Amino acid sequence: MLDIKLIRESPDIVRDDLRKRKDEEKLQILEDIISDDANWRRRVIEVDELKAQRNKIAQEVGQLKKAGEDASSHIAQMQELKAKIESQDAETLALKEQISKKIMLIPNILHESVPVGEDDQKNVEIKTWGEIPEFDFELKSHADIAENLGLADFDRATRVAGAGFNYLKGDLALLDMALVNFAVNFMVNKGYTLIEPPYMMRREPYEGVTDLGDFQDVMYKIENEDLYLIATSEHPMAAMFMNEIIDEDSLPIKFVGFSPCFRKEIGGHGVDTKGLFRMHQFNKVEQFIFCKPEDSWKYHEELLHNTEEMFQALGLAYRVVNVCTGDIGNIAAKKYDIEVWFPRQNKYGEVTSCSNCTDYQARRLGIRCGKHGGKEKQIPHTLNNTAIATSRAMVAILENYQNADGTVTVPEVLRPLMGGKELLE
RNA sequence: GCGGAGAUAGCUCAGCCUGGUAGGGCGCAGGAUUGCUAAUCCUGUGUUGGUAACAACUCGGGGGUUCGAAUCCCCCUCUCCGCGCCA
Repeated sequence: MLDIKLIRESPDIVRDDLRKRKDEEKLQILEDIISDDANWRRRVIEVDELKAQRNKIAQEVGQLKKAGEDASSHIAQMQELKAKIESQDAETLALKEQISKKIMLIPNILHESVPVGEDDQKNVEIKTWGEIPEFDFELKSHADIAENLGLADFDRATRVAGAGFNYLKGDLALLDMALVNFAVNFMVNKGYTLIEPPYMMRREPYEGVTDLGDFQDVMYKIENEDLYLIATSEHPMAAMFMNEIIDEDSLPIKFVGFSPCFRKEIGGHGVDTKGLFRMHQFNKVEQFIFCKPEDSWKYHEELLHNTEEMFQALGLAYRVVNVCTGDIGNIAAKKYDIEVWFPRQNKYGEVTSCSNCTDYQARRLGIRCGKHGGKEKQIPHTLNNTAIATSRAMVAILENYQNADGTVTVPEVLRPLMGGKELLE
């Protein structure tokens, strides 16, 4: 959520940003907010005036009664005022609610380095790492490799839970856990605190951390409960300090969260629908930072660097893209995706996503920071980046490390975490 | 699930019985005074609107009673303690 004061005092900053996004609809919403807000402020002044009168009369009644005098004319006046206040108050409140709803729809202000473009085709490659592997045999898809080795059972999972779920078996389940342990150990060694968050959240904190459209398209709702399954551990980590003031001496707070992630993934189907690439449930290790506003761009690079190191250790070729205006979404001010090389699709594909949300998430959540007991408060910045989402990392490993005989070599760094196993066979 | 106790500003606690301007302490900020790692005193301390004066709002949330509700009544949420159940 943007600061209403920014919209009030510097509407052109917001307008220019929405023009960069080429978002006519949101531009119109912005103009509505500006006029609604002016309107609201006018009405607040009026109704406050009436309330001041009411409060004054109520006090006089008290004094009259204390003195044993008649207060009936005051009381009659009061009744009249009360009715007026009630109707005007209702209007003002409705207007305020409208503004709040609309302001949630206005996206974060973009960093100046975000490239302009309509969709992910216009993301800008800023770095590549590693050699793209070459193969002298016909490549199999990761789903075929896994099924042929008896390490995944998509068909039975579909029968039991529907498409988008799977049974990982044996060594592949072991690989999944090895990836989790690898990422967790790596991040803990960097000084990040491991968090196992709740896997469900209430609506109110959830509204603070995500795009409202996600309630429709992404999140699973628990029936008859005010609870949603988390789509990523980013969400419960971000909401952890909702409505709190964080002591600025404790910043930065660096977390590494681990959880399964649950997503409806409505409409998201492409090549290789079958398999692990796009699942309703997958495991993910996630990095999260709360920091002082002036430090967030430094930590944005740190988070990216952490993930790069992990993919380098796994020996997977990747590139980093600076995500463009059409693909960045509402919350982040800037976002890097790491895309790993997927040999069978013969292209890079997204495996991690590194966002600086600046104060946008924290403002919605009512998180502030300041000196302990002090008066001056700021809104901290929040950042997140995937460490490893195991489903996509497994796709990359199965396809990049596949051998002609259908076996898969285990990346060296994972072997100690799999009892020394060198080959999936 | 049952019973009890709670939720008041960054923290902590009073006020509730008996309705009439939201208080103390700690912390923090500013100031005064004395001058030496400090003490003492004064002022301020949440949100919103307003250039400001000032005003409105705020006692977990929502209703109700009342001229007037932190206070009385009803509903809900959450926390703590005990009991029950339980991996």
